Amino acid sequence: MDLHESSENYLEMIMMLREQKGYVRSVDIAAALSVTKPSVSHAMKQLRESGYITMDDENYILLTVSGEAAARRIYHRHRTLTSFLCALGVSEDVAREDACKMEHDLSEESFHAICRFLEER
Amino acid sequence: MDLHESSENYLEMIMMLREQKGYVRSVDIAAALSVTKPSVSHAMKQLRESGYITMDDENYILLTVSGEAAARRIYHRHRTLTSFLCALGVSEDVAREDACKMEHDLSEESFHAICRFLEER
DNA sequence: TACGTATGTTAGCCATGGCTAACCTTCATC
DNA sequence: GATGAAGGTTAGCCATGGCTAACATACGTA
Repeated sequence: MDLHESSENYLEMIMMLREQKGYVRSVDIAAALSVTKPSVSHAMKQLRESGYITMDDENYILLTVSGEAAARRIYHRHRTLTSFLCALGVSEDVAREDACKMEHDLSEESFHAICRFLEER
Repeated sequence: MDLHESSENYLEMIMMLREQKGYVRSVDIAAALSVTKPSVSHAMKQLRESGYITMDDENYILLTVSGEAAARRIYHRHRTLTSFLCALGVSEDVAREDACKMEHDLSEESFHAICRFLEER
């Protein structure tokens, strides 16, 4: 039941699109992540079967309680790591890209150390 | 010709083992990385065909010039990122583990920002 | 009504990078 | 000389996560 990197990315993007547009469809995810419709379709099927999302009659994508929790965790890491890199002098765009790669692997311990650094600075 | 994460890990480990033991065989890599002999054998074949390593008559593994450069780059990143996390208060073991994941993805820009932070601190 | 566009799905392919099973070679020891 | 251990390889399987091709469905418009 543990989430792989790509699943975490999809959940995060669902949350980001919900904030931006108020709703989320597969085609929006495909555009935002630069992947094809079948890739999204397949990923959504997995997330549905694992209980992280549901899709209503009109194929709008909704996060379940566990999906919401997982998405929030990754999104929080994403924003924190972006701020952190910016604080070190990295440009916004690069900081966002690198945060997107680090957010999945970093241990709780290192992530908390980075949070502390940001607070104390 | 660009290196994937696992290839970078193998090259890095070859350099680490050379430092530790003075020589490198496939079986040592397997033990150090906790993978099976066939996995190493397959990876070494790829690295050989891509010109990053050679193997002598007795199957000792040697880095070529390009292999040496790639290994040095990743190993340098590994040590720098480990120091960096330790400087933030992360324990040695966790710092090493996390450095091992970050070392492949991080952009040059972010890596340099981290180097600057370590120097100026 | 027929057609085109937007959205989603299924089927099937590919690369990466693990794994086990089986085999080969070399070498030391009984 | 037979046996077994150590090291390496090949063949073939699996999961992850992309891709294209083809199809289904809905909906608006000529």
